[in-house]
Amino acid sequence: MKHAATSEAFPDAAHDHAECISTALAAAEDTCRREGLRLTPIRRRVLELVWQNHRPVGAYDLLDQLSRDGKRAMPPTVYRALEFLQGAGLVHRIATLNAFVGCSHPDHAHQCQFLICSDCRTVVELESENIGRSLKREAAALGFQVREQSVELTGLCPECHPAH
Amino acid sequence: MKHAATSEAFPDAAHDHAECISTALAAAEDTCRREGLRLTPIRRRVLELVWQNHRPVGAYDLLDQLSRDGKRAMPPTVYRALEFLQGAGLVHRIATLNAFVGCSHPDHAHQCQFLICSDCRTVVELESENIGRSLKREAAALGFQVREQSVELTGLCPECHPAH
DNA sequence: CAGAGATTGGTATAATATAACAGCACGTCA
DNA sequence: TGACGTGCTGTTATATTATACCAATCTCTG
Repeated sequence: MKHAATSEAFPDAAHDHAECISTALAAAEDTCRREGLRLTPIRRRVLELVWQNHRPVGAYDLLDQLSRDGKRAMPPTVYRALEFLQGAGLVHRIATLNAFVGCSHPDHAHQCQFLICSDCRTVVELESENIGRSLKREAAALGFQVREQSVELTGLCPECHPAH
Repeated sequence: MKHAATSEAFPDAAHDHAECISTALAAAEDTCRREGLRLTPIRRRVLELVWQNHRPVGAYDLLDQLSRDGKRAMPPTVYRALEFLQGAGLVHRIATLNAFVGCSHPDHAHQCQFLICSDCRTVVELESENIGRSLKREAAALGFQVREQSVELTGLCPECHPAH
């Protein structure tokens, strides 16, 4: 049994992958149309693969998966696609894992924080204004002007920790 | 002219390097003696180099600097030393830079946050209980139990931003 | 259609990190 | 004393992640 609070943030293992992939892709199409960005076939495919994995996935894993489509892909292909997707706010890079995840809130610009389960590797994207503000405030107190934040919390998700 | 608040956190370019290195090394000796850890010559030397740079420094830069001592060092040598130093809380790894900095508060265990100037590459280590608590609280609200935090804020330090 | 700019393909290589095994130093315990 | 265990170092090799660079192609716009 799980709290109501967790059921939204941490996806059920049995949730409908196919649907969340197609939702993400549809959202991406929208975003790109709105912003005048080109979601080309490769970029779309990479985004699809990122969501298919539904956990942080390395560039070279994506590369392997891309290559299974038929034609062998090279590293720059996937890195370029990822760079575009990050720029468009459709994908985030997890620095502590050298890996990428689909953005859960692609519809608007935001600074976010990640909860990374070290057991099942699930990642949840938090979007706490509160944390963002605290960080900026503490930095500003030292005269530091924040441009980017990378906040990655590693630990155990509700499904994986002993209390469960 | 600079605020009082910044003078402690962000080291003056003209501050006495030699002293801050020797202070750090003395603190490291203490810590290791207290914890029963062995600060061997290599480990001590790597720590010294980290402090000499006094900004985040890559493992391969350290390797080059080590090699200038006479005998050519190999990657595992420096990575092992860094691993030890991290374990001992004497050095932190900056995930967004794949680089290492000396820990400013090696005398006690702590979770910390980094302010990274994208212009001059200076890094300041914040140790905000406040932020640590907020992060844990927000995570706990989703049933997530935090074990490690990586908080890295990139932006402009007081010396480098336009307002200065 | 011509030209500019964006996108892709491909080669090569850079930069970061670890696996695996051999040898040595040092303490300890029979 | 000496045999063993443990931890540290040396060394080779390789894995993993990421980018520089140039050529070819596509797409949009005027």
